[in-house]
Amino acid sequence: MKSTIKDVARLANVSISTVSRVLNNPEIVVPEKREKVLEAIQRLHYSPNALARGLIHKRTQTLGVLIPDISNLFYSAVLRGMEDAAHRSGNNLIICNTDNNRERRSSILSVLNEKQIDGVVWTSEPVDSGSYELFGKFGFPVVLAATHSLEFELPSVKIDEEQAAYDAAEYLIRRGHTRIGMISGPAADPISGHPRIRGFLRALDDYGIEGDAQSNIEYGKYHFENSYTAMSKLYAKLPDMTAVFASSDERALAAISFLHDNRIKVPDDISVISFDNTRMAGMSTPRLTAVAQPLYDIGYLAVAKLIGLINGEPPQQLRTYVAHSIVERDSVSDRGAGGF
Amino acid sequence: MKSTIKDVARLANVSISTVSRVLNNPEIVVPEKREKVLEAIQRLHYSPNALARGLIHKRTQTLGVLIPDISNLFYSAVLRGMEDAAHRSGNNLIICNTDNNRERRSSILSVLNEKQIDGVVWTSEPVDSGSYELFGKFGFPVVLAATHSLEFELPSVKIDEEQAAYDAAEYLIRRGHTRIGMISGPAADPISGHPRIRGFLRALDDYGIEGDAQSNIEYGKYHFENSYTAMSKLYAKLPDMTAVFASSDERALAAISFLHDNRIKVPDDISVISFDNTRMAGMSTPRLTAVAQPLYDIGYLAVAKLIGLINGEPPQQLRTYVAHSIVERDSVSDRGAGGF
DNA sequence: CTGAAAGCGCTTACAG
DNA sequence: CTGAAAGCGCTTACAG
Repeated sequence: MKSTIKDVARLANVSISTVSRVLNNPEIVVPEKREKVLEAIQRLHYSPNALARGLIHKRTQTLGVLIPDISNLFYSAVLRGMEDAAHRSGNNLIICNTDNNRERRSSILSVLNEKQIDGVVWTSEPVDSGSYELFGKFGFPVVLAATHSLEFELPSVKIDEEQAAYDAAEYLIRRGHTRIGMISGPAADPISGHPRIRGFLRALDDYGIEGDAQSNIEYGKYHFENSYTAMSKLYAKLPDMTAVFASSDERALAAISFLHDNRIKVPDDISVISFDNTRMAGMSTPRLTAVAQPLYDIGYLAVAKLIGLINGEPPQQLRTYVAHSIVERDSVSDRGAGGF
Repeated sequence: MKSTIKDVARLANVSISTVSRVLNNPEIVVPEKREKVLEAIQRLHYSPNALARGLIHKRTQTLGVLIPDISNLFYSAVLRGMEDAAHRSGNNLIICNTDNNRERRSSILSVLNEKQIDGVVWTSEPVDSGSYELFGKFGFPVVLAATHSLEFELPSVKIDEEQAAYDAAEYLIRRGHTRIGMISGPAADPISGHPRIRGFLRALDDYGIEGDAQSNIEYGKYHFENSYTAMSKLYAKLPDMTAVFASSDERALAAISFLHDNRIKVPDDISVISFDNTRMAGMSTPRLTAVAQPLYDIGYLAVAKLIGLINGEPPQQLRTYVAHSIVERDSVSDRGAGGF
């Protein structure tokens, strides 16, 4: 039913080699035949089978992406950048959710390998050694997006988490806040956990503000509910705080919800600075002042880098750190800057 | 470098047919040889090439999905359901953003066709006749998710938009509201536009409340900014309204932002009911009371349906309408029910 | 410039 | 039960 190169050859009265040539190297075949072939292609609605091509070229123009959960705004923003970069270079993306599950990840890698994808972008998760071994075994290039690995020599693109967290805290301090709490992800998380905690604490320290992981920080998993609880605990142990650094937009929204439910005004009573700057940050009440990660760019650059590797271009730099920034909106108030 | 079935055959001292059999039909080969083959497979890290297989079987276990913009919470929630359904049945998804662009859509369909995908799920956009022709030309099955077509005989899964909008309005009315505005998407939109407007107006009418498209509705494109403006216009022309029906979460958040910026309290002064119930709905301040679309299920069911078609199962029903519901949270207040 | 042939990595009748 | 052969739909040297 689907017509093949043979059908076209027959109809145009040429060999399949010639058909192949007008497809890949038109200028090399005489105009007369070329026309006939083109016509036959039209008539038969012929389009080449990418599987057959892939088999020969050992290239599928398809990339695999592993991502914890697409239904999350953070990841889907990164993904959008990947998609655009892929589309621009004639590639497609097979997207797989990992749910942060080790086994699922390795089974995904195997399937992607069987499908002969040209490379993989590994998003937002630390690389376990099992997966790293698979990379070697399968032999496709891998780029890390919104994560990196110090243990393995893997190209990556992300922001400098610690500095970004530092900047968030400093932003608050410069606006006169000295009692500052933090809602963090799990301390064990090598991306959104301890680097941000370290940055936060370092800022307090640099500005001579007393505070430590024990008394200034509460931990919540990623989700809203956990963070709401974390905020309530934080408020209980730091009742006189005037500002909170929430290490994700979702945590910031949870913090605001808690404060609102307890008739504490944001930012009048307590300021909140967020992290990530997903689209939600501009849609909340009040709008979130946030450390912005260039989510789209991270995704875009990661696949651009991957495609470079696939094309055998010499790698520019192994670990790329992109710039973050602070987007000022309405969730932080000025305390009458305390002399800094 | 990647080992092939030949390498395995050589190492195990059997023919490639036998290797193929232990892969696909192990019980048919004698244990002794089977073991040798299995061992060789291990040693060589062999895994079959899905392209070669696909070429023969005319099946790639890969589905294409067209979606306007993955970085949107609505779509990404639907996508998550698709992903899970695909994964469960051993399929992968190639995801392509259309940006609601006709040309991009047809170029995507062509590429997917060349890659021999087994079917396509078309998400959330009306089907133009050009695309419909392509479906026929390419000959793969298509299922529509979160959209449908009355013009073409295409399987689909979505909610009943009109009834859902009706229910939203009725919900407000039953709580004593009689001056109700609506923030709608473009009236021309066959999914999120006129069906919801019609449902809204029909409810007003059924309950004997005066109102019409002219004076009770403002239109904004999907995005936050437009809707904020729409809300300001709506408020200007309907200053005594006590409730708003926003036809998406993003519109509801925009409405709330506008109201907040103008010191109008939600829900005390004006209630807001939303539509969609994406994850944001539970994270805002106040939390959104919303008509919930079963986003995940829509995606899940759409690919389940597609896989059924691919497997040649008799189609159950062409157009599936899934149930919506109303999730009560904090953005609607009771007006002391007006006798209904 | 063009065709016949070999080959990409598999599966599947067909003999035996 | 198993191997040789044909074939899936292409591309690419190799002759001519």
